[in-house]
Amino acid sequence: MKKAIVWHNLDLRTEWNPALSAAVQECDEILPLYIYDEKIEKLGSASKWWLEGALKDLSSEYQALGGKLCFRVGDTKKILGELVGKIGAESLYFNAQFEPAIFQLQKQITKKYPCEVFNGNHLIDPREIEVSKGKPYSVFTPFYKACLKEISVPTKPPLPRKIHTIVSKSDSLKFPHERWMKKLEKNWTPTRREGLKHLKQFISSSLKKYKYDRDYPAIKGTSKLSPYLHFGQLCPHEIWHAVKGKEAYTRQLFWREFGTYFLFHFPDAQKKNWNHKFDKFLWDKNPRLYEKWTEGRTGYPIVDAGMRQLYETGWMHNRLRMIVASFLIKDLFIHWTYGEKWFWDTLVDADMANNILGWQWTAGSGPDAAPYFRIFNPTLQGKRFDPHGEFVKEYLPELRDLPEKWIHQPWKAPKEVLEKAGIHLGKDYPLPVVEHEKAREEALKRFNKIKR
DNA sequence: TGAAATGTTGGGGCG
DNA sequence: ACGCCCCAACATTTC
Repeated sequence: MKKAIVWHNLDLRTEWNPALSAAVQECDEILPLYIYDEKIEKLGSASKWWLEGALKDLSSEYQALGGKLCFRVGDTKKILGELVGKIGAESLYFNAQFEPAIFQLQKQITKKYPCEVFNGNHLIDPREIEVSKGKPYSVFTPFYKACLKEISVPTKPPLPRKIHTIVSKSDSLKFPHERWMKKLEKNWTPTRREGLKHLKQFISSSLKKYKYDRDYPAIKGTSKLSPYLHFGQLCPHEIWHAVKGKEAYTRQLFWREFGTYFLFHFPDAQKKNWNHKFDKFLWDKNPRLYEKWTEGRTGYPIVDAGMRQLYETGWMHNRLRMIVASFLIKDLFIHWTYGEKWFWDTLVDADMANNILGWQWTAGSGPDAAPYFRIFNPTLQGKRFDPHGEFVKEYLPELRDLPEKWIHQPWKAPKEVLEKAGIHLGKDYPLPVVEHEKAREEALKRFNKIKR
C-alpha cells in the first residue's frame, strides 16, 4: 500500500494537474492537502475571498471523484510533518511554485521527505531558460524568443474517474468577511467551471480581435482569465493549447512567465528597486493624495474610473493599470510599493511576481522598464483609449451628462456646459489634485537627478 | 506598452 | 505667373 500526500499550492484543480495525476497513478491512497500559511505569504482581502471559493470548488471536485480535500491553517512544516507521520506517507507530490518564500520552503521540504515535484503552473521553468553571459534575461523580447525555442508544453495528464483518498480532519474554510467582499461576489464566480466558460467564450468572441481590442477598457476584449490562472484553477498548459498560434495573446501569457522568472532570479526585487539608481529618487509622503488615488478622486476621469473599477469589481483593465500606476508614481510622486500594496489587497488576480514586475516596470526601476521620461498624460490616454468616454461614464456616473469633448478634462469645460450636465466641480466631482503639466516637469527634474 | 518640442514639407492664399 | 508667408500635417528628436 503506497500512500502519499498531494500538497496543493496555487494549483487548485484536479484536472490538468500533473502532480495529482502522477500521485494517483503511482499510489494506492492519497491525502490531498492545502495549507494556508501566513508566514509564507499573507494574502490580500480579495485573494482571501477568492481562495475560499476556490477551495470550496476544489473540495467539490474531489468529492465528485469520490475523495476528500484536507484544508489546514498554520505552519506548513509542522502540519506536513504531523500528517506524514499520521498517515504513513511515503512521499509528497506537488507542483513547483517559484515565488521566493514558497520556493525556499518547497526546497526544504524536498530535503526532508521524498518528493515528486512537477511544473504544473508555468509554461517554462525559470531555471531552464538559458541565461545570456551568465545573467538572466532582463529584456522581455529575447526572453520570449528563448522560451518559444525551448518550449514543449505537455498534453493533458490522465486522471481516473475515481480516486482513493485518506480522510483527515480539516480546519474551517472560512476567512473573516469584510463588507467590501460583497462586491466581489457580484462580479466573480471563483470556480474552475466558470474559468473554463470564460476561456471558451474568450476564444470564440474576443481572441481574433484581441490584439486591437485589448487596449480599450470599454470593449470587453480581454480574457479576464487572470484570477483563474493565478490560483491554478486553469492550467497555463491548457490555455496554451486552446489559443495556439495567437501571438498577441500568447505574448501576454509569457509576460506572466517573465514576471515569475524575474522574481525568481531577483528575489530582492520584491521590496527593493531592481535598478538601484532609483534608491536615490525623491519620493513624496502624501497620505492625503494616496487616499484620493485609492478612492478614485484625483479629478482625472480615466484614472478615477480605473480605480473605481478596481474597488467595485476587484479587477482593473490592463491599460488602466498602466495609467493609474503612472499617475501615482509620476504625478503624485508616491513610491511604487504603496501602489503595489493597494493592488495586492484589492485585486482578485493579485500575483506577487506580476504585481512587482508591473510596478517596477512603471516606475522605471524594473527590467525592460518604461524609460523614466515616459510619462502618461491622463487626458490624452483617456481620449485615445476611451474616445467616447463610455468607460469613464460607467464608473463615474456623476459625469454621465458631460459631453464627449470634455469627458477627459472636465475642469476645462465651460461653465454653462458643466451647469447643464449638473456638475459642480469640487463638489460632485473633484478638481484635479495636481496639474499634470507641472507634475510632468517636476518628475523630469527629479528623474534627471538620478540619471547619470 | 508616451508625449512634447522641434524640424520639414507642401498646398493655398495673396500681393 | 511668381515668390512669399502661413500653417496644417507629418516626421524626427528630445525628455
